[in-house]
Amino acid sequence: MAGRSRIFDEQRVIQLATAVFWEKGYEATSTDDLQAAMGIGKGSFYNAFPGGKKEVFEKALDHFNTAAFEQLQQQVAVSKKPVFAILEFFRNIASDNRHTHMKGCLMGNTIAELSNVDKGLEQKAARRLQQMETLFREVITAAQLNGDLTTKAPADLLARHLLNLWNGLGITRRMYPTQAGLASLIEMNLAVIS
Amino acid sequence: MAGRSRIFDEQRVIQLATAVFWEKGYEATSTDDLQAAMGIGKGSFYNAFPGGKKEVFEKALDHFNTAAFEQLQQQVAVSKKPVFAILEFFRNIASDNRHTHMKGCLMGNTIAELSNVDKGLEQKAARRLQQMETLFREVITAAQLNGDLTTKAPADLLARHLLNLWNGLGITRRMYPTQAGLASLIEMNLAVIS
DNA sequence: GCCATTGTGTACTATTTAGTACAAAAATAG
DNA sequence: CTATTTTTGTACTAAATAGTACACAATGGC
Repeated sequence: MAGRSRIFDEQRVIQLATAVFWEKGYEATSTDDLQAAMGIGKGSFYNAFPGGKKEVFEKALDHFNTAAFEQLQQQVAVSKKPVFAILEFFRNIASDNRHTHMKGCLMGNTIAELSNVDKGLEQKAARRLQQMETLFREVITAAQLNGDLTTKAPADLLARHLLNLWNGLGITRRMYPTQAGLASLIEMNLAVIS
Repeated sequence: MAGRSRIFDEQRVIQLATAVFWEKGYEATSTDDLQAAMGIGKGSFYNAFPGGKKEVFEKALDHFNTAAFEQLQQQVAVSKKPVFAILEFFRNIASDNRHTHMKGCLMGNTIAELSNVDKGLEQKAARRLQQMETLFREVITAAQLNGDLTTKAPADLLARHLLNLWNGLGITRRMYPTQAGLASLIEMNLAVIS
């Protein structure tokens, strides 16, 4: 296993690429944009990612994670009342800064842009959102059993509702990228889960 | 005012172009795609639309209208209880066919794809959605006054909720493009308006 | 009918972008 | 140390795409 070793860390440059994709979308991002953001040249780029832009984007979708969502998973794992962690997760969206609002959700953006252009990429994004929905469903189910939630509506439906709230906010927050424009909207939608 | 007359109808070819943009998005659509769909050559294309793809897209956004939304406006105008027309509008979404689901909302798609790429186009799309929100708000306000709606929540907030429901469905319906996956979700969200 | 004017098709140019080729650089196993 | 392997930078090629130039076609006013 001789040979020169990589000058860059793959996970790190994927994250740098992710930032560009999240900001500009898939089609508007060129391979040159990626190489510049990653800080590597064509040689390294195609050597490490023979599939070019598409392969980098697939890895970006696969490894994508935000601090907010990691904190949610963390809280769900340790909290006595994990549903409240979900409510907090949504409430916190309203106080994100303008720049964060304007990027929306990378997975939602991908579905919006590519659903009739690249089925594979769309489905990868959809699966990530479904993982989120599954987390919601499991937590809601448990909360209904232990009495933290009193609503009788099926957990599937409530989870689907939170997914749809998330998807909607990915667009609505860009139309109204302020705390005032979003907080009461989020509160009203969380009231459905009660 | 002499000179050869147009071989095509401008409104008609804009509609043909709109179908391509709605299906593939802005960046993935080439000027050749547009010319092919519109059935005109480069000469006519750049003569009629000197701004190229961007000008065509602007006109597509400006003139965009779906049968469903036109019917909503029509019903709102003539109905004794216009709020119910809005509820119907949302309920009908669930029974759209798969192909319709998979296109989502052209305005939402545009915001998702272009919010950090072309501010002008994003804002044009946002304004169209705000027109829809305004319609919701006006109808809800009237319904609260005449007693068709009993909820005390502010009309602004309820309208914002419907906008956000619409924005969410633009993504969620592509993850679950079936009647079963959407009907109860929509019903649950309409129950907030009651 | 004639001519000024506008529209159309085609050939062409320019530019951007993706991707390849390959020689030099660097690293490690032995 | 050195032979081998892998990475890297750069120069290059190929292809897609946007846009222009312009000759010719069609139209309507006079």
